[in-house]
This record gives sequence, C-alpha cells and structure tokens, in this order.
Amino acid sequence: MHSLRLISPTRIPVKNAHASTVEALGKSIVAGQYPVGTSLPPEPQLCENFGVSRTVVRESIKSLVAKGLIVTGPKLGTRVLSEDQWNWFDPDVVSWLSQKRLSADFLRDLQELRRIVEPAAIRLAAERATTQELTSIELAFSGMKNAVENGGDYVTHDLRFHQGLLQASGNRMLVQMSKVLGALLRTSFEISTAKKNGPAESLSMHREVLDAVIAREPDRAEAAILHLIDGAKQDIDLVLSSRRRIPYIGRPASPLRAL
Amino acid sequence: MHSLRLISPTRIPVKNAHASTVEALGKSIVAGQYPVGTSLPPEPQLCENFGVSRTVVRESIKSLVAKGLIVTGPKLGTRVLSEDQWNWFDPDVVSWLSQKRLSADFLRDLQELRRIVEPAAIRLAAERATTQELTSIELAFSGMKNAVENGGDYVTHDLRFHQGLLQASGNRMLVQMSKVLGALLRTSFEISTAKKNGPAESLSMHREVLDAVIAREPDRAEAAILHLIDGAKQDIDLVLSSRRRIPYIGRPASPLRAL
DNA sequence: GTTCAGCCAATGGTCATACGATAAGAACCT
DNA sequence: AGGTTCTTATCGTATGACCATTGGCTGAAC
Repeated sequence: MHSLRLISPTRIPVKNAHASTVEALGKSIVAGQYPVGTSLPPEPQLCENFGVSRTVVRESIKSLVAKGLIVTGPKLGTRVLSEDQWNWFDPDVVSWLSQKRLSADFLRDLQELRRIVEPAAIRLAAERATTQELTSIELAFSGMKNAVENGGDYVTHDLRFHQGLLQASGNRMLVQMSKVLGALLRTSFEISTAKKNGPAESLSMHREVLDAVIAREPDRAEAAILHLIDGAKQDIDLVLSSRRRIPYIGRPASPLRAL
Repeated sequence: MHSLRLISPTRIPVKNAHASTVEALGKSIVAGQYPVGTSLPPEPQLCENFGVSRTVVRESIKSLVAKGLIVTGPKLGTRVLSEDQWNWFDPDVVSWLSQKRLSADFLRDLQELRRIVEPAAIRLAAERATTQELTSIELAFSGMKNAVENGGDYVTHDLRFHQGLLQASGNRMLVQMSKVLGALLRTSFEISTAKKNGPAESLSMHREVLDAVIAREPDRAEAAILHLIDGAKQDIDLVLSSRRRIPYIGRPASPLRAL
C-alpha cells in the first residue's frame, strides 16, 4: 500500500531508498533548485516528497553534508552552502553538475584543470609507467582504432586511454583526479567525435602520445598531449560560443546530442 | 548513567555524537586499523564501542560512505575500500591522513601535486587576480613579515599567502585544491620554519612571487614560486631521509615536533 | 565425491515514535 | 529603543520493531 503513490512529487524510490534520495536531493541542489543560503524543506516535508521515512531522509542529508553541499542545525534547517564550499572533486557532485548544469564556467574550469594536470601527469607516466600499465593503455588504443575502422564506441575507449595515462603517473592524487576529469573528457570527446574525421584525426595524435610515453620521452609526450588538449579546447569553445543557453536539462546520457 | 563509562574502548562523545563518531571511525580507517577488504564490526558492536545509538552509528557510516572510504551491504557488513577509491580530495580524509599516516608516499604525492598545480595557478593569478585578492595576499605577507620581526605565527600567514594565490587563480577546482594542499603546506612550512634563517630567507622569495603577480608577469611569477617549492621539497626530503619510520602517530597538532 | 538447490541466519535497510537540544524570532520587560 | 527572556520550529538522539538481502550451510541428487 506504500508503493501505490505513483503520483508522488518526485520519483518514487521503489527500492534503494537511500541512493535514490541522495541522488534526487543532490541533483536538486546542484541544479540550483534551492538557492545558496536558503534552507531545504524541513525533514517531515522531505519525507513526504520522497515517500520515505525520516531515517532515510536524514541519512541522505548526512551524505550530502559529507560532500560539502549543505550544513544542518537545529532551527536553522538544512542550508545550501556556497558553491566554493562544495567538494568539487567528489565524483557524485561532478557527475550531478555535468548532468544538470554543464555551464560554460564549469567547462572552462575543467578544461583549464585538464590542461594543467594531464601534461604533468604524462611526464610522470613517461618516466614511471610499468609495462602492465602500458599494455593497458595500448589495449584502450586498440579499442579506439577498432571503433574507427569497424564502428563502435570510440568515446569509451578514448576515456580509458586518458585515464590509463593518469593512472600510470603513479600519483594517487592524479588518479583521483582522473575520475573527475572523466566528466569533462566524455563531453569533450563527444564533441570532437561529432566532427567529420574527428576520430581519425585524433587517433594519430593519440598514437603519438602513446609512442612518446613508451619511448620514455617526457618532452615529446607532453608536446603531443598539449596538441590534443588544445584541439579539444577549440572544439569546445566553438560549441560553447554557438549556443546561448544551457540546452540540456535532464538529459543525463548524452549531453551533447544536440550537435 | 551513560556518561560514566570512562573506560570505553575509544573516546566517549559527550556531545556532537555524530561528528565525534565520524571522526573516530574515519581516523581508524585511514590509520589502517581495519585492513582494506575487511569488515568493520557490526553496527551493534560499534554502538557499544562509541557509546552512541544505532542512529548515530548509521549516519556516521553513511558519511564515510559518501567520502568513498567504505561500502555497506546486508550480510557483507561495512567493508573498507581500497585506498584508490577513497576521495583523496576530501578535506576530512586528507586531514585524517595527515594526522594519522603522514607517510613518505603521501608527502611525495602531495609534493608532486603542489609542484604541478601551484605554478600553473600562479600564472592564472598573475593574469586575473583582482585588486581585492591582491590586497588579501599582501595582507598575509604583512603578517609573515611581522611574525619574522616581532615573533608570532609565521606558518598560518604563510598558509594564507599561498591559499590566497590559489584563490586568485579564479578557478574553482584550484581553490578546492588549496584546501587539500593545506595539509602539505602546513607540514612543509613547519619544516622550513624550523631551519635557522628559514623564515627570513623564505620571506624575500615570497616578496618576489607577489611582486611578479602584481606586475602581471606570469613567467617571472612561475619561476619564483618554483624556486620556493623546490626549496621546500629539499627540506622535506631531508627530513624524510633522516627518519626510518613514521614517528608521530596520534600527535595531531605539530607533526614535526621531532625536528 | 561432487554439484547444485534450497534453506537459514547474520547483518544492514527501513520504518515509526518519542523526547532532548538548540537557536531564530517573537514577546516582553526595563 | 534596547536588551532579555520565552516560545517554538527544527534538527539531534535514542529505542524497538520488522523487512530485505546475501553469504554460507545443509542436504539431497547424481
């Protein structure tokens, strides 16, 4: 008799109440549904909105507190913190941001971060990568090549390629960052791939990057990756300037389908 | 009658039950008390250990799940995730790591990250810093200078100086990172400051950095900060090589007192 | 002896209720 | 008008009950 309320305000979490609630609340917040500084509805209200018990609501709220999105207190409610207090490296937060508010600002910040981190990481990778890590990257490259020749999921292998490189840097912080950059990379790759000859062109650049790493030549590897990154940046800037407003609210899967 | 159990296994959280429990559990985990892959004691056991209700224990666990330290599931318990799944950019996690396990690995990773991020950030700052941000940094510098001349807390102002620079980069990701790098910076500054003439020497280098940023000369600013960073690295390496094992378990305040 | 299905029990997941603690805002007193 | 007290909304904590999931045990069938 509980699962019958099909017209609940938000989705009904038929199961996985906690996960569903965290996601729904988190997305609402990063989407700006509750402006910074204001309070969310009180707990009983949220319970009703989501059709879950107070236990679930409270545990969900604690999760979001842990991610720096909100603070709580008696009588002050559950207040949304300013954005610079959010944990911008939390995979969930970034994922929600990518889906709900892929704004130009956000993309610019990510792009900038990528241009700082990836060249440095690749230098380290060129010095330290184990043969195992190299074969893993080589495998990703094969996947890309195969996708170009026979069709298939180019973007996913592209992602693996870059994350493999970050992994090979041997620095745990950089590895963590690869998870966050994933949001940008996927978007970026989807843009580049949409161009005619995009993949084919990008493939040879990736080959050059990998060769340089295998040859243990940091300078050459860095130059190659910078080439790649700046190409991606141009593609992104082009798309950003060609649209006035964020066109995709609530289309998680393929944010740049509009291309 | 609850607060009388003074010989409880861990601390008794007289108040702020949630925060205390999160901290105690978090520190235990990052300290390696529960090896990766193993399960924590079941909830009722934890309730007894910490002298709190199941509500608090469960909400605390959810907080740690949100930080990527653990996963939970019926019958599988509360398992510690492998370290590369932890959120290495969560301020709490980093703080716990700094206090409990300031290992050479961790310092090396942080040092490397700093050398990647700070020079890049300072280039951006030299291009974008607002006058307000500049005065804020200038203020921190005054604090440092004053501390050298009249005695006082040099390290705190040093920290403000560097975090002000990251802030001035105008990139939210970099700002977030400044919170994390704080752990390294504090340690690093404490080492450098311990050297005779450390502060005085460092002061002039900081002046040069700030001047270059004010003059909007990215190249000069980058060179100056690299000078500073590499000096700090030498100091840290020196200390690291002079000790065989992590000498400070459980001395949060001043980890490098042994100097 | 091996394999697989099915049951069992341990453990987290969810719900409901009650009361304590805190602080914002109102009411009150000076 | 200013400060102080009081009220009250809201989160914090505790308790007890029951549900849901899953790993492992048991035992039967081959």
